[in-house]
Amino acid sequence: MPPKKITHIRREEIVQAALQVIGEKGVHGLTITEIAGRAGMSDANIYRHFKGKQEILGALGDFIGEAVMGKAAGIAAGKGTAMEKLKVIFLAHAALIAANPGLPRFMFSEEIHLGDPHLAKTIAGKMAGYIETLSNVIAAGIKAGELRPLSPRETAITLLGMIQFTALRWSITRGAFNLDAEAGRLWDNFLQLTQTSSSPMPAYSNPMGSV
Amino acid sequence: MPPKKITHIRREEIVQAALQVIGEKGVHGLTITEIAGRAGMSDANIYRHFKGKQEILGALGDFIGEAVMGKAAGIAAGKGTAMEKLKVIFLAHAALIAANPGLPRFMFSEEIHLGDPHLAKTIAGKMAGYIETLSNVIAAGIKAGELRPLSPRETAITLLGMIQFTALRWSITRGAFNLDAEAGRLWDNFLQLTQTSSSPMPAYSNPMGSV
DNA sequence: CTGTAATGTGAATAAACATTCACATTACAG
DNA sequence: CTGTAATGTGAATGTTTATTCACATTACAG
Repeated sequence: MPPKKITHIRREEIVQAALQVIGEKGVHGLTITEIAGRAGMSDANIYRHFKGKQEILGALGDFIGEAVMGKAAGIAAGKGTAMEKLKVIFLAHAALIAANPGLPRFMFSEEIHLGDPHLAKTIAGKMAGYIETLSNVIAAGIKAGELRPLSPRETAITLLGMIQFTALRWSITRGAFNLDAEAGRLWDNFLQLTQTSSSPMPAYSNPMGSV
Repeated sequence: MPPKKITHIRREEIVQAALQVIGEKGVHGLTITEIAGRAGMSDANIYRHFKGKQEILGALGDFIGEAVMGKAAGIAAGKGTAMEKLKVIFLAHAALIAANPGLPRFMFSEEIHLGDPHLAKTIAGKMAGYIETLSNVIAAGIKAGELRPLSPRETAITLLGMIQFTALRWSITRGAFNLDAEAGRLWDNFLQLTQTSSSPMPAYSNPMGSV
């Protein structure tokens, strides 16, 4: 009865539907029925386009890796000072998460970490690539005198940890605070941390009780 | 046939068994059968001591919160400079995770975040308390001139993010690197970040390829 | 037109799992 | 001693879920 679509299109629709479902119900709530409903097709039809649930997760991992890493790599390769690039990458990452709650859920999920060793290795690889991209920007910034002499790799991890932990708190509180604003505060403080000499210091308040 | 134990003891055994199971198979692999086997009792007997799986998770949340938070609060209230306290808290936290892989798995788990709103709120509260404990130590350190003028709350989040992100990478790579050593490197770099004036700078190498 | 490969569906199938039940056995208060 | 409440168990029960099957329908090459 319903019109047909070629599998290339269907695969994209299914992956996007899966990302949405994860954003709302988590990887745990990602059932075939849920995906099929969101993508507007029957459960059985999912299997025309994917071998099984694991393959959907694999495709989703590739998509997310590309979305996050691709954006960062593009910024890193572009124009600007090292600190400018870092800031843009940092805030863009936060914005991407704010727009796609499924993203951190997927990254944190142990169904991913433990469920499929191959997928886990893929994601770990993408993470390592991300760390290296940031490390290179930081190293360049140090050489240019924009940052004090730090360990690029550990500083990159520090930066990613800020995002990751914030995403975790944002996820567990179900979006109880503004992620972009929080990222802005963290970045401002990071600036204070890395500054090579004394510079204008913004006044800090504590706009959030806790959490 | 088997000897009996009072429920107070049984509850502890069950919670510890659950923590071990999570460390090996994740929250996803935490089944009643698995817990019962580990604790050396029948499935049905679990229900003599807990109303259900959710209650076990709740008790585990309390236990973990107490273990992590309690240790940090104790150190914070003790003797020493602010930076010394921060270092001990930081490294102790890493060591605790290294000894109990189930700990980060539990904290990251969305079965927890999304499964039981009450438990999620409890954990978010403990996290907020942890952030505040660290913030107070940092604020004291700033006042004492041990750190530069930073935002205590954002700096605390930065510190926790370092641990959290490292635990995540450690978890996804299934313990492919030495967590304590990595924590040591991150702490050294954090020292460089927060130092109020120039001080002896350790030589950095990169002992890990990536990840 | 025509047949055939791709796409689509509702109805099984089978496995995993939390929970309950009916029935022992232990510990201990009196 | 004795009975009773707490602790223990193997065997159901019912639900959720991924996956498969037999059977349409569409699109399109020839």
